[in-house]
Amino acid sequence: MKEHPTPTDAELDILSVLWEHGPGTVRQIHAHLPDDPPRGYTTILKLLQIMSEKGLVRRNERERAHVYRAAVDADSVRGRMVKHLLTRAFDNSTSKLVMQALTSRRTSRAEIAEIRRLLDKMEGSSR
Amino acid sequence: MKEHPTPTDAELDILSVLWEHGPGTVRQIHAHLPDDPPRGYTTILKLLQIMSEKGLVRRNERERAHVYRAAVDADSVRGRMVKHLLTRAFDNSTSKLVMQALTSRRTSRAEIAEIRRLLDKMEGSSR
DNA sequence: AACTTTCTACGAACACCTTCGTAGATATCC
DNA sequence: GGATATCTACGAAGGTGTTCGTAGAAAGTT
Repeated sequence: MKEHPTPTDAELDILSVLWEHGPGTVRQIHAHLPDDPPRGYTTILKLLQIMSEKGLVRRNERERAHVYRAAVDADSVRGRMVKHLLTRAFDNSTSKLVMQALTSRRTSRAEIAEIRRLLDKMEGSSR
Repeated sequence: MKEHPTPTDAELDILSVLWEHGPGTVRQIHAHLPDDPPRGYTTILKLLQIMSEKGLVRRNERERAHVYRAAVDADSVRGRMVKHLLTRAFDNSTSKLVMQALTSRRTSRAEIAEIRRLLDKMEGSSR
């Protein structure tokens, strides 16, 4: 699970379903997608075919209704997306991005504490 | 500086120049853009025209060579991009995003300290 | 067996982004 | 003044992403 392109918007929607619900047929995946925006069955089929070629999903053709599963894990994709944003808009400064994230939306005390723990761990290990 | 679409990749390149160097003509902006990828003069002109329509930049037509300036500020755009990433890939969890950002790329001690200060300030004010 | 449903494959349409060539206006230079 | 340079406007092309209709194969129904 390493070399793969960054998924597009529609592709990410599908991956999210696979990450949450595990492998499934086109019909199952289509059913789990949000109703908004409405998307036809064949739209999802087509997307999955494309994603297969890109290596974002793999499929098992044993059954008539092929079963698709994610070929990339969520963290890897999220990491890529963060890195992309970092280079495109934050001059590769992690702290700038973190600041922006923390200030742009209310963060609960629990979340703050969680982040603090991570910072402690990072400083501890790099010491 | 509020309602505006998220800039595309090429548009963000141009905005970055405007944010860093201030207003300028097409020629000046074109000169400040990175050489890679190479982009023709009229490409930038066209982009600026489109960005004008979208409200991302404003232009002064006093001189023959129109002068463009950013109509959106960097923080606002960055905030939007972060929010977009947050909703698309992080289930609106700021802490998840922050974790991902902190672990996906080495963060210097100075940056960590800076983030810590921000956390202190946030907790202090929300207390 | 005929009909209906469910599936894949494929092509085409549409929208958006990016690129640049060309045309025509305006300024500058010799 | 005529050639050259610089500017804007515009159209069109090429790429990518997304959508869905249609066709044809396979399974299920009566």
